[in-house]
Amino acid sequence: MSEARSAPVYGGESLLFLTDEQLRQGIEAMFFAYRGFTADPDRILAEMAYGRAHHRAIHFINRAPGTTVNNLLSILGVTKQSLNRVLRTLIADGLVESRVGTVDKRERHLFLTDAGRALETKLSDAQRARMRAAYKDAGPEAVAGFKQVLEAMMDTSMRRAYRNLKDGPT
Amino acid sequence: MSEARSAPVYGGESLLFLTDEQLRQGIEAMFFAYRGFTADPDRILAEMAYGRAHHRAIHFINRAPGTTVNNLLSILGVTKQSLNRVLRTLIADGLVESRVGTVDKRERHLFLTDAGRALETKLSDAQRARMRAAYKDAGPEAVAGFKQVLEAMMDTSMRRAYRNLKDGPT
DNA sequence: CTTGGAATGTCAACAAGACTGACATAAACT
DNA sequence: AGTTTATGTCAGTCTTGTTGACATTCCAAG
Repeated sequence: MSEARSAPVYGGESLLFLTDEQLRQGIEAMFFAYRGFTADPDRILAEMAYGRAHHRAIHFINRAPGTTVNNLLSILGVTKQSLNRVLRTLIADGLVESRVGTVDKRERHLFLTDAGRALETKLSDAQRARMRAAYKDAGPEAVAGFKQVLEAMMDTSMRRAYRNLKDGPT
Repeated sequence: MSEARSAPVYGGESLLFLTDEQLRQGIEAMFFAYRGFTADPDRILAEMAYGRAHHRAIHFINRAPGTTVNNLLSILGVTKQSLNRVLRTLIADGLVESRVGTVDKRERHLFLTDAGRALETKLSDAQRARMRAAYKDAGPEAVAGFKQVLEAMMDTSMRRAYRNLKDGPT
């Protein structure tokens, strides 16, 4: 389990970056950074009785307009009942529109209204501002490494979802 | 707000990595990766009627044995009522010990019991295993960039807490 | 064509864990 | 002596996750 706990072995390159100490630093960095990552949108959402779940739904509906509830479900990784509650309030508040599918009437296709898009922009502007500052601070090479490690950390199914969003479905 | 949305300006180096598209990828990467990051401990915790909140408390008590409630509070960023509920169950279950301070008797110093340490090891072994795989996959330079960006993403107060844990309080 | 199962989505009820507010106690500081 | 600090507790609310039950629609096997 903890082969890296003992003295690291030197081969072609140093394995010092795999020590438990280095791993623990990464774990704590993820914890603290995620707090910062969500802080700005959270502040905006709190003013309007919404939560992080609403933000996530809005984000991914904006990314893939017309997506179905089921599709969104697999991306967000929550139960359909949980998502449904969030969607219900967003629809009631006129931020999201739900259209019955034309080919399969069981499906609902989701779209942001103008108001929904406005909120999305407000939230993602705040989140991007922090991200941009962090990117700028760290530089392009660090950013490349950042994404590489994050991608390696994902579950396989999530990595697929991530790449689909990134490159578009093949 | 979105100066990077228009065509990037080339100076000494490319600013392509600051486009909104690149930022959005980073945002989504954080989202999906954090899910993976917590997935393994979450599975273990679910078996024993504990949650992520218990994990966080156990982690930081292990990192800084003898820490006070107030100290833990500022690291975790939750209210004392919320933390107290978690600590109460951990103490009742014999995973955490709370000792009245010797110099300042108002303070409670928190320690893991043997059972607490055992659970901590189990949880962090699971989390480290995934982290190690990701590190190995991405390589040492990517890991350096990963940490750099995460650190830049933190709130100032959290960055201080993170560095204190990393290097020890100066 | 009908019927039964699968897929999709909705409603209701409950639990965890966050929050605020109010209050109690003990110890330390001024 | 009076104020501040550290901690704990009770009560109530909110978000967001869960499971269970159910309605609608589609599709395919009989």
